[in-house]
This record gives sequence, C-alpha cells and structure tokens, in this order.
Amino acid sequence: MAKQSQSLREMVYSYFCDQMKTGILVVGDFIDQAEICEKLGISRAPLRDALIQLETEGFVSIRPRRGVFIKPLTLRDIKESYDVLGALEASVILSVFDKITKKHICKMREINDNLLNALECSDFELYYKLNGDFHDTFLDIEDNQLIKKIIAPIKQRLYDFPLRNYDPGWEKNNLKEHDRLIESLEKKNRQGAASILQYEHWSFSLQNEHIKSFYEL
Amino acid sequence: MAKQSQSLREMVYSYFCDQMKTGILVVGDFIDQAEICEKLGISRAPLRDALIQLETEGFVSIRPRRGVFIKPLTLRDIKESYDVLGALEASVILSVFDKITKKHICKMREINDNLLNALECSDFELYYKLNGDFHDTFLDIEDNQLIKKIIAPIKQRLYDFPLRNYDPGWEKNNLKEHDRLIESLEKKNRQGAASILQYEHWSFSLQNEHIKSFYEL
DNA sequence: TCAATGGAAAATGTAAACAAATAAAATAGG
DNA sequence: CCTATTTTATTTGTTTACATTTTCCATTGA
Repeated sequence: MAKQSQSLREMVYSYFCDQMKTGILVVGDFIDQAEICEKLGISRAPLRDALIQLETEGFVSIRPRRGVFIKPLTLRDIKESYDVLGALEASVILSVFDKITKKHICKMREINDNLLNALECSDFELYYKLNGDFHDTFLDIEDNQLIKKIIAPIKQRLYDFPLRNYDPGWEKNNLKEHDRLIESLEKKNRQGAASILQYEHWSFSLQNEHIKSFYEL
Repeated sequence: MAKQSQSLREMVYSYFCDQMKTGILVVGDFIDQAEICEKLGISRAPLRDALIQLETEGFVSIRPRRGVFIKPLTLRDIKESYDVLGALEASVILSVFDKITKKHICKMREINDNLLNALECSDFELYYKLNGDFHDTFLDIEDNQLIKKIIAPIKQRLYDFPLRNYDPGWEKNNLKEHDRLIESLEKKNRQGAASILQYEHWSFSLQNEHIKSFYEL
C-alpha cells in the first residue's frame, strides 16, 4: 500500500500530518480508528503507536476508554506557545548571532520581499510557507537539535493545520518586524535582535487582537 | 498487581520513571521487553505504548527491529538541555516576577539554607530533591503549562536518573547563584534575575568542567 | 586457522481475538 | 408523555498469535 522501508507507525504518523496540513482533519475532530485502519489497510496496533506519539507531542488527546480527539487550540494554548517560541527563538538568535553572514541576511531580505509579493497576490498559502523559510534561515544555523525538536511541533500546531482568516494588516506588521530584525542583525545589535523576536514578534499581548481574529476565537 | 484506576500504559510509564530514578535502569541500557512484561505481569502492547511515549519525550531510542535503548546522555545533550532550560526558566522568572511575594522569597531562602545543611551532611539525595523544590518555588507560580511540560522531562533526564559523582564545590557555587537570584528578586531587579538564571546558573560554558566530572564525561 | 555462508533462535512489528467500559437505545414504570 | 433503569451495541484497552527481520552460532571451504 505504501513504502515498505519505513515502519507502518511512521507511515500513519505522516498520514496524520498530511491530513492536518490539508485541513481534512480539523481541531476538535473525533478520530474514528476503525475507519482509518480500513482506509490505510492496516491494523490498530501501528495506528495506536502513532496516536500515542501525537498525544505526547500535543496534537491529540487520548481520553481513556472514550476515544481520541484532535486537541482544540485555545487562546491560552496560543499564548503559551508564543511565550515558548519567543524565549527559544530569542535564545537561538543569540547563540547563532556570530555565525550569521551577509549571505544569510541577503537571503532573509529576499524571502521578506517574496513575502510581500505573496501578500499582494493574496497567496496566503505561499505566504506561510515563506514565513517558515524566513525563520528557518537562522534556525538552520543552530546546532542545538533539542531546541529545534521542541520548536517544530509547536509551530506546526499553530500554523500548519488550521488555515483560516487571513489578516493582511497583521501580516504586513509581521513583515515590518522581520525588517527590523534584519536591521538589528546588520547593525550587529545582538540584544536588539533577540528583543525584537521575544518581545515583539512573539509577544502575545501585542499580537492579541490579530490572533483572535485569525483563529476565530 | 497495581492500582486499577490508571491504565496499564501509565503504570508501565511510572515503573520506568522509578527504575530510572533509583538507578536500576542506567543510560545506555538495552531494554529486555519480555523480561519486563513477565515482571509486571502484562503483555507487550501497554509496554510498547509506554516506550513510544518515552521515546517521544527523549528518554529512550527505539531502533526499528533492533530493540530499545536508554538514550546515552552525551555532553552535547547536556549543553543543549542547559540552553533550553536557561531560556525557559529565564522566561518564567520574567513572567511571574510581579507575582513573587515576600513569602516566596522567604521560602527560597529557607530551602537554600536546607540545601547548605544537606551539603554539609553529604546527603546528596536530599540535596537534589531540595534543589528541585527551590526552582519549583517560582515554577509553581507560572501558569504556562506548556513551558512546564517541556521543562519537566529535560530536568528529569539530567538529574533524576543518573546519580553519580557529587562535587561539593559545584554545589556550593550553585547555592551562591541561588543567593544572587534571591537578592535580585528582593531588589526588584527583573532583568538581573533572568540574567542570573540564563547566563550563569544555566550557562554551560561556565559550568562545563563541573558537568564533565559530574557526568563522568 | 580464519573467513564466509547458511541456518536456527530470539526479538520485534503487525494482525487478529478477547474483554471491559462507555455510550446509545429500548423498555418499563410513574 | 416523560423519566429512569436495563439492555444492547460500539469502541477502546489488553492479550494472544503470527510473520518478518536480525543476530548469533555452527559448519564448510580455502
């Protein structure tokens, strides 16, 4: 039915990621295990394996003897995620600061230009892909694998699966923060760069209103 | 055989935590699944469930078709953990700063006194318990559950299961940092407190030599 | 004596069967 | 007609059984 190189558990895991990304599985959904087993042509064991992994990562909630649900994303969850991402990305910027070259800065500027284009074309899907690329520019230089392993699922939960009310105003603001980050990097302003990330870009209180409308909360 | 209220998976999970805390299961160990199943009187499914959770949390490594190992704790792992803990605990101190009362400060001071006593009695087990309590004093006020959920397994991996070469010199240093943290809190020095946590207490480069001997690396 | 190939044993990934618990439905009583 | 209790059905947690893969050992050949 699929590749044989990877285990069925990994296959099921990717299947869920895809389903969430494409919006077929939505926050709050109940997961019909029998249906999925039939659909994928597998038994319940590897499905359960993947579900436990997803639960540990925070995507689903297994209620004993009652079933599996995709965890709803509350405003509180978002606030908590923002705080964590702010602290960790700021830490990353500080630690990779000396490794950031002109090349990286050029790349970030280029991506930010493309982000503006995407916005003007109202291609929000491209926008969010590019936005990920922007942050990956400095995350890729970081060699702390643990930090990256923590950041990834949190971002995925925030962005990858619920695609809703795009808000050009918010996104333009986002670009400005990116610009200021780039500026700080050019000026070799280490603390400034970290501060922009932690206390502006990932500031929940500053972004509160936009977030509410984006996530329909 | 055990409580019936919780699922077997949770029981197995706690079993592993205990085994790691008490040092029966050591870093690098191969896990004999059949043996554990027999010992606990359960089948392989709930054991596997717990192992997948432990793998996602970073405790063990499941090598497909080859077995399960307790992840070795490399110097690199420790450095990465320190960076994450520094960033997150600093973030916590900043966010709970206004909620810290005289009562909390007294408690921290009290714990720190007991820490010194434990050191003088060479009761290192008590020492590490109290050390956890010290940090919990401000972590308990934090209402960001996500941060706490991230911090807990990282600390557990660092401290809870390998009990080795205690180094009174290092631990005394630790107490001094605690004192300076308390001092900053009293003086309402928000940034100072965060800075002590992130760039001194959880600074890998400052603690490098002590860490090496503590973990026998 | 050493290396290589083949086979047996052990351990894991997967599937299927079973049991217990929860949710839904139907029946009985007011 | 509504409510409460009992019964049925669905779904999960767990056990058991099977198949595939890996590892180890023995035998054979150079």
